Amino acid sequence: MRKNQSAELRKPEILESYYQVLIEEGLEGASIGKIADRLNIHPSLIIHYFKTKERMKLALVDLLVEKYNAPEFLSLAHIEDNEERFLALMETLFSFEWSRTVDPGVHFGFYYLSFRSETIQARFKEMFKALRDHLKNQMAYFSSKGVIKVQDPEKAADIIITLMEGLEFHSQFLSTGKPFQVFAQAAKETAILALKSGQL
Amino acid sequence: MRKNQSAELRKPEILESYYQVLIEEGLEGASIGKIADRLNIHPSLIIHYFKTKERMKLALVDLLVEKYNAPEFLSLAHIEDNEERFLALMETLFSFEWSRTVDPGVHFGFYYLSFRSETIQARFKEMFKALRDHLKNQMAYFSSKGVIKVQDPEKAADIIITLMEGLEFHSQFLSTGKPFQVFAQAAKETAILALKSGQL
DNA sequence: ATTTTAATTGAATATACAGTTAATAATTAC
DNA sequence: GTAATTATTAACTGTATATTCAATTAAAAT
Repeated sequence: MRKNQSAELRKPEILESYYQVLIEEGLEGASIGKIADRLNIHPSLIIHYFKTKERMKLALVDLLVEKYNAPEFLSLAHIEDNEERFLALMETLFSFEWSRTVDPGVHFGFYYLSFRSETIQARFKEMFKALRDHLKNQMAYFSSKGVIKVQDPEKAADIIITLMEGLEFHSQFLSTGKPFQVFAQAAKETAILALKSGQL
Repeated sequence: MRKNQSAELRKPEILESYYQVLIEEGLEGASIGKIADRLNIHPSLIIHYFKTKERMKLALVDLLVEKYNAPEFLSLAHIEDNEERFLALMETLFSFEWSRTVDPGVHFGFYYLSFRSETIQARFKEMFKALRDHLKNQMAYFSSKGVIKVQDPEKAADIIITLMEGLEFHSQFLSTGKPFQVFAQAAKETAILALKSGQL
């Protein structure tokens, strides 16, 4: 009836509701109806804004990718000492906060969808590429300063991300009550070891 | 009409069909109807055997877990030299064949479901526990023989699995056309480095 | 003040889906 | 050879789903 919100407000509102329903009910449970209920709006309104559910899904992926890619976490320029800054970077990459930028269940769900949706897969590949490129540069720099020893900065970046994502996996399937940090520490140390070993 | 198959034959047949449909159409697309079509049987027959779709899902998880846990891959007892056997084990764990025991898309799908199904999560936790325990024993042994140097065999096993699963992830989101083996090699070498470093 | 645009709802549609119940035919057990 | 069992289908139900279309109301533009 009323017209009290604008598209620029409604669309993110809907995506946020979608995200919340996804956390609670998963991909199977996240129907347009439920997303609408949570906002006390009519389901048609969601279609009005996004045309199809598929497009809304992509919009949410984009939003989450953006969230993940915004590296406010990674601005460590204030730390002058190279060794210290390197360690701070590693600390951040294997931190709980970083790993929970986006709900892991939701992230995992979209990763899963990427197996059958080229569009979604492309989004995530881009996202990881951005992270990889950033780490690649950092590793090249730290190596040039003698903090670490790598010949192939890309491979080094890949190993870091592999350990990061493996850690995510570990916390879902191998954790035995111990806090996240315990094993995160081991993963981080392995990364540092590899970076300093000269093997990469 | 006819009664030409027995339960012991039909049930695995149905699960195999479910698995194939999952590969092609994903969790959302794997309806009882499609699974039945592929076998030219009536959908009701599937319900007759499994009562509910949920139970059929669990039965498939069990089957895949079994498949993954059957370690015919890991029987390396014929290799006498410890160092050689250790390297062969590492080679196997990071091999393409091992990583494709079960279709990665399907595996990922069930991993995803485990975020909202305690039953499924329990199955996978058990599965990884079995692998971890096996690796733990192996690492303790190899360490006692001086092939590697670890004080905490469990942590060592965890790092191996973390790198293995991270590799899976890498091949889905970070690979750039290069064959699986290229980066698998780097992951494997990192694992060996960590195991021999004395850090774990 | 009037027209145009956009937010919002209501009702309706078509479809796909899991599951039920009853019937039929073949196999097994006795 | 008859009875019990079980594999199989047929017909059906109920529900949840995304999406459409038309109507209404408020705001923006003129």
